[in-house]
Amino acid sequence: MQPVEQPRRIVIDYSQPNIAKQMHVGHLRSTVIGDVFARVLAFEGHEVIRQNHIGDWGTQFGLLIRWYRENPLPTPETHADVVDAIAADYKAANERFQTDEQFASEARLAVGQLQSGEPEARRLWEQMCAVSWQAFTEIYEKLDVLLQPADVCGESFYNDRLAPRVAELREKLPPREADERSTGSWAEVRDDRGAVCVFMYDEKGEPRFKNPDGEMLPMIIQKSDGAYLYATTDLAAIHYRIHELGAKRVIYVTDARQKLHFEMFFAAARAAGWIGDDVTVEHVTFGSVLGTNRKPLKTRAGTPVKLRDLLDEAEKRAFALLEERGRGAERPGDHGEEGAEEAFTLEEKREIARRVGIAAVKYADLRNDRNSDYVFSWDKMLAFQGNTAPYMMYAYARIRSIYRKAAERFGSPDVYAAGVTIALADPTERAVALRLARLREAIDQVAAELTPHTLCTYLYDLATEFMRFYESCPVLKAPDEAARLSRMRLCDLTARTLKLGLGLLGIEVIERM
RNA sequence: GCGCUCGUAGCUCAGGCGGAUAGAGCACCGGAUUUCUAAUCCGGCGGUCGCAGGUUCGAGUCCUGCCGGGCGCGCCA
Repeated sequence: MQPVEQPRRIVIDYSQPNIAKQMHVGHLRSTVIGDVFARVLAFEGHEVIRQNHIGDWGTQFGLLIRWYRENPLPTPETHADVVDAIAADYKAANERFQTDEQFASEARLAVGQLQSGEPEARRLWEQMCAVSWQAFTEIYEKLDVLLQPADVCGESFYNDRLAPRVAELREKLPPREADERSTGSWAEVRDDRGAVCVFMYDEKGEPRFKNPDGEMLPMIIQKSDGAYLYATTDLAAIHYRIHELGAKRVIYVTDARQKLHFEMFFAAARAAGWIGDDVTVEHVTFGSVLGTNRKPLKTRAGTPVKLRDLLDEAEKRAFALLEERGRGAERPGDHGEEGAEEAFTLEEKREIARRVGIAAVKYADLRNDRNSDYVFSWDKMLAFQGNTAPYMMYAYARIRSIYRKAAERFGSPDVYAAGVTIALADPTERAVALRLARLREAIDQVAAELTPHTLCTYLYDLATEFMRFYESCPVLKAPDEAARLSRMRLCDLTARTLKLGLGLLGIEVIERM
């Protein structure tokens, strides 16, 4: 496939876990969806820069640093789940913060020490980051996403870029007199109730954002105590990405609840002239993962579901399904002289379960319009019918099975002859061929509209149409050699399309299942 | 209150920048296996596309209003 004619440098901000906190299903969506964009846009020939904007900065670290000055920092040797241990310590530290005035003031002091680079504070912070990052890495590897340590560019990175940006905004967006307020939408920076605020107006000169009382809602970029907020960090980040990384397209993958925040800081950045005419910025939103009770997914205890536990269970359930089916396949009647394939070894079964389980979770997250909430259901995502990962992986595995048998029977190392003319005699053959021809269209749509589910739909349609073809047109026992070669070619193209398409969704196919 | 988002078959969802009889999966009923993996396939059942107006030759799709659900709205992220 040809790369796009005009490659752009594209920054994709996704995943964004928080140091000292567990990754949960909320991070799953951002990670899985953002990864698709990274793969699809890179495939189309763009220069993709992944940015993992991790939460590694802020007042909560003051608490933890103060705490670990007199308590041991959890390590992998002492705790099975280090992140859990730190989170528990945070809770304890927070309780003490509420009751112990001296502890509280020392915690506040520690925030400043961290920012100014005091060695001890810095060391404790780095250790917390290191163990948290290790936990994230394990999940990324399990999930098979592209994110690497080098993609991390968290909140702390922007620490010394915050003050300059606030100063720049003050300079570029000075308060206006009443008679200067006529032309177009505009913004101004001024202090309000002790905080530094950006006030934004629309084309009619009306406040662009309002609070519940109908009053103007500014965006606070520096608190009355002088501290900065996430709005400030996001402003610094967008400036960095456009002006230092040279991004022409910036894509943020976060949940839909942050939409107002994004509208505000995009508007402010635009007013300041930071987003040029040749640059597009997009906030890619997504809905929540719900439990069967239609409320955001939680454990029975009411805590968020840990991503690690969720992925472990996916593998476990996939393995159980494989075992279930494995018993059926070992029926005495299933022997067969040449056709029957060997049973799976335990190791193979584990590998299949791993891939199917993870694929099922990822695919379930991608298959629906990303803006809608979806109900998390093991039964549905692991089902072999319908728009699921196992169904499509099975379609692929069936084709590969044909390939192996063909190689066996016809003794050719390459049974897919490239130059073969494809004859579309049967309606099912025609349907498959027509669908194959629309691959580029499907990929382009994801690149343009950032909708992974449209690629899912395409692949599901292809798999469905292939299954029909498979049922009604014998390949190895085709009426003549020309038909056989034609059908082999159709199989090959379908397999390669499924592998490519699923690969762009971050899903690995398997040869047998 | 304002804003965003959603409302399509009993359930879960596609389709939505206008185009012909609105499509899948599940569930339910009935079929297909001496033949390439039945983890599959085929058939049947099932929808006034939330409601009401409007634009149009033509509206599930665009506009307005209303109803219902979810989310958000100054010093958290």
